[in-house]
Amino acid sequence: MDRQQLKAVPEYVPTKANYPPEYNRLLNDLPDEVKERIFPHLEIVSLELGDVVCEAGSKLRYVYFPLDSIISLLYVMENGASAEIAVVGNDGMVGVALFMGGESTTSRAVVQSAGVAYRLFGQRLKDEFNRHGALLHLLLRYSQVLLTQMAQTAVCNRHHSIEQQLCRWLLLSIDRLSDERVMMTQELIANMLGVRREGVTDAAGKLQRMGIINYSRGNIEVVDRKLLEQTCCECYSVVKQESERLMPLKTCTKK
Amino acid sequence: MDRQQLKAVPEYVPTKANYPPEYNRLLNDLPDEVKERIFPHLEIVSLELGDVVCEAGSKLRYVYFPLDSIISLLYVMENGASAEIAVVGNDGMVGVALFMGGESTTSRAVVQSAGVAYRLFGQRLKDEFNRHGALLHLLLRYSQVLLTQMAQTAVCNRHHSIEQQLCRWLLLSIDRLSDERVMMTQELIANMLGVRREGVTDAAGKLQRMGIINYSRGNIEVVDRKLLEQTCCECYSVVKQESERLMPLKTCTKK
DNA sequence: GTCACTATGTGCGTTAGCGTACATAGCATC
DNA sequence: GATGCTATGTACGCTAACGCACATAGTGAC
Repeated sequence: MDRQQLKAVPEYVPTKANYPPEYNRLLNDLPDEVKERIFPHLEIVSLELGDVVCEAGSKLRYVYFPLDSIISLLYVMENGASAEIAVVGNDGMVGVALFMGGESTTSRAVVQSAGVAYRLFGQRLKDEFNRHGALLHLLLRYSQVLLTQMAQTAVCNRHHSIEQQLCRWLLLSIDRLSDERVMMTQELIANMLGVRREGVTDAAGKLQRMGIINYSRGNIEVVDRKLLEQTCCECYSVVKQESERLMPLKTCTKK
Repeated sequence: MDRQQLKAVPEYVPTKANYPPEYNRLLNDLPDEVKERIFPHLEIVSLELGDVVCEAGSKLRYVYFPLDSIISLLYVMENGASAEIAVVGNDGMVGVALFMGGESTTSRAVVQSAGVAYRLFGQRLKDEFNRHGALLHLLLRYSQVLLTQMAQTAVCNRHHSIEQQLCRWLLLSIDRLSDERVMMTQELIANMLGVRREGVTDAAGKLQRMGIINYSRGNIEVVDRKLLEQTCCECYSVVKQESERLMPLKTCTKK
């Protein structure tokens, strides 16, 4: 797609020092012993908007742990139409199919928001998983979060308006970003939601008039998050609560 | 719901003799050693249409392995509207949340087609799972099948017509039944699909005029399966192929 | 056979979202 | 400051599905 537009200046190279792996929830929640085995093999990568981290049906070489990047799991139909199935940010991991045994998925993993992620060679993850320790249990719980998110996406697609779904999408996004600003054109949002671009324009216009967001040319800022949540369907909070139940914040987690 | 209508004569009590556990794919695929540990604790149960095997949010006591019954995973919204998330027949199990660590799900498990199933006390399953042997790998693969099915449901809900979705639903059902006959009113199908009953009437009428199905008062017979598959969207075959990839039939499986 | 009930058929008007086409407006380049 | 590109706005007809209201037709109970 249009991935080059953001490549821009190679500002500065992210390092484990300024982007500690623990900024990812899963990596953070691992016991020290596991961290010691895994962290040396983590490779930091800069993901650009539109990068395809893994193509549908192709074998996963790496698993990805986003930090400030967001990766969408997208299903692309035979006729080219698409729909977002789930979103992965610093709360999760791309590549659960690896330890589930499938090695690949029917969905594509696309970078929805540029940023930094750690990646780990697939076999390393499997090795650690096969120790049947903390990582296994953590990833299983995360899998259930993913399952819940997908289920709710199905429900939302069935019953809710574009406006409500846009609200959900915005909330999912800003939850995974450091600020309230989403860099994304309406065209791309439409691709994610699997609707027309004009539909997104309408819905976004309405949210803007309601004073919930401000946007201009691919830059959406949420100005009234509370109102955004009220305008959203229940799907957002259902998934959020279930996620918190399944993966409660560690008490002394680093902010 | 209207579960009593089928209770009828308690014909004859199903036994492990006339309903061998191996008729369930997952149970069948276990190595003998595991079977020996698990099978003695399997309890055969007759499930009636509408039985709620597990309520959303409540702790799973048992996991269920359907034989000729079908169980739907259904999400029920705050306003009462619902949508089917996935279907489980003799190809699977209800209760993956148990070993994933969540103990409960946001969706309800409802019997969509009356029949026999085996159930296993949750702790027994967890104990065997925690041996980290064949069962673990089998269930993980099955979880990915479930994940795929949910993802495809989301896509289908977004992009396909009621008619196409009805086709998918019928195919999913007869694949899990011994004959080509589905006992289900249009009203209940509408609940599963999350659409109006009239919408199902329209679609079913069209399929009938096309010579694909015959139906009368809660009894749908598929007479031209090939045409049904052609009329269906890609969603059915995508999931089917992926299931077969993830869980290939054992070579010497009993028919 | 009558009755009551449930399942299905049908016919409105309404709406959300689609497909298409085109108009504007912001932004970068030269 | 003209040009060209991309993002957004808007309008129009169309269709699928909705909500509602009611008509018909099987089916079992008596």
